Amino acid sequence: MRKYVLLYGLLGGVLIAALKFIEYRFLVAEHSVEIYGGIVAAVFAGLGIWLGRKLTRPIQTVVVREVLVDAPATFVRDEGKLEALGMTPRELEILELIAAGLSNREIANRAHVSENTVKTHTSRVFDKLGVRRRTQAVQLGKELRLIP
Amino acid sequence: MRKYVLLYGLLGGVLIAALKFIEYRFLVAEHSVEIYGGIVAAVFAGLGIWLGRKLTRPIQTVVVREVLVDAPATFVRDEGKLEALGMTPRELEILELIAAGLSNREIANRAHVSENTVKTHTSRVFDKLGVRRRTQAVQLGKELRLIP
DNA sequence: GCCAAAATCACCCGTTTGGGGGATGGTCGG
DNA sequence: CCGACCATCCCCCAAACGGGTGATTTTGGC
Repeated sequence: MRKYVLLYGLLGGVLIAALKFIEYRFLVAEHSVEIYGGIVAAVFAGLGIWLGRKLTRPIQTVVVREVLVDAPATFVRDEGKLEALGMTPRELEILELIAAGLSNREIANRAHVSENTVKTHTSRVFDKLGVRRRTQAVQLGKELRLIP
Repeated sequence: MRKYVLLYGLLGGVLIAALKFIEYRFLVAEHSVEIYGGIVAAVFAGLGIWLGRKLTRPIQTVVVREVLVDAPATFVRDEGKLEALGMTPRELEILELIAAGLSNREIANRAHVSENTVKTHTSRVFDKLGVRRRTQAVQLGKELRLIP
């Protein structure tokens, strides 16, 4: 900021000096004051424009362009629906294993329970989800955000 | 910043008024040209500054903001994998219906073919996917982006 | 027009799944 | 302590599913 002001003054001085020491005498003859004033006016108007642009920081309009970015597929279980359906932890666990494509036998092995137990759980899950097949259960479970 | 410009103009006006209305004509008599030039310079500089501000078109800064958006469910089928697996259109269709939780009978009705045909298709799908159960087929199908 | 791939259908047989029922033990809150 | 809830297990039976094999018809490309 300060340097612009100094520059401004300097240029003004130079201009005045130039006017004084060069063609001053010829021009001054007839319309000296008008011409002098005109030149000064023009030069300082230009300077002012320049200064005005320099001194004022540009008016900045911030245009926010929103770019849609795929969310990192963050799975959050809908505990509310779980509650509403009365789904127990064990049942949810079995539903997940069903969704993983395991058979009742495989689920039994993995969960360290008997196949009959798994069948009981799956039956309850189907009841609570209101479905009749495991593929339906998986589909609905994902829709309801019970399982990823 | 704007208030400085206004102050500037105001002071200029006050100065001119002071020069005009008080008895400084004596001084003016001697250094008339310089003072006239100075006044003109000041006024036009002010004008220039004002003009400069007006002329400066607002700069638009584009701020790109990334907004996380729930996955827009943009499903694009992996045709490459379909090709690689030798999956036929009909088989893919049946896989989709399986994923929808339909039984073979329901699929048969919807696709207007016999249940046996559906079974044949599902068998082939299972072969090509290397799975043995429909839940596995659904799971793998989604993983491989064959179905939504 | 022929060939290959795809789609269609059928039958048999074994496995898996799903729908009933019933039973026992554990935990927790009123 | 009792009842509600959960988890566990059992049996039976029917339906659905999956594997194997074979066959016919459609369809698309050369």
